[in-house]
Amino acid sequence: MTSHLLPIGLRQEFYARPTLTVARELLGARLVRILDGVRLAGIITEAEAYIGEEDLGCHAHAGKTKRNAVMFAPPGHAYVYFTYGMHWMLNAVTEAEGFPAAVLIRAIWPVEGVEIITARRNGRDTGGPARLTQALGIDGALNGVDLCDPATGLWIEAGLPVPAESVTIGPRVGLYTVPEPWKSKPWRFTFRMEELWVC
DNA sequence: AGCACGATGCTCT
DNA sequence: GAGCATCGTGCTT
Repeated sequence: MTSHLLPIGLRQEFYARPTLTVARELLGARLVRILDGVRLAGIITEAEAYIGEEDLGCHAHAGKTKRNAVMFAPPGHAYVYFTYGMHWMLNAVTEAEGFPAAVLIRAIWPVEGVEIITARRNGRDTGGPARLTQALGIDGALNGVDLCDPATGLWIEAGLPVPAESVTIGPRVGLYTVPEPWKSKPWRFTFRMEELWVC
């Protein structure tokens, strides 16, 4: 297969929209990672929106810092940060440049390079924001890369259509000390691959 | 199947 | 020095 026939990664315009829209539409999309020259991919099954300095659950709530600077970058860039002393988290930056917002990719269903992914995970699940980055070899070296440039080895492609009735919407995970109303904003989107297949 | 807890290091006050 | 947008283990029901 020649390269011009390969699926094209989602363009910057996809990300340059309201974060809730992007988060919802990333469900079913295909997260692609070229690792050691091998293509690995998974369908995104869970995503959360973090929206601006007003959102007290968002890293940008106290303004721009060294860590969150990429959230202020143009849409379509990867914000990858380190937490809990051992975990990397992958976000896709959204909205206009200068407005800090992003979608946290929280789970994937492996569809390409499944054997490699399974081996990298030691046979364990790939659902979970730190699990998928470990599965796909995503770490701080990818912070700030352009998801619309295939040369980075990390991008998102169009994938499966996920009907509205399959989507579950609820509060974001892990915001234990974040005050209301931000703690309970229904900005988490999920669906189950198993349910999609039954139809 | 669910809950408690320890691991482990970076970021910002 | 406190607090993490978490995970895996081990123990209890």
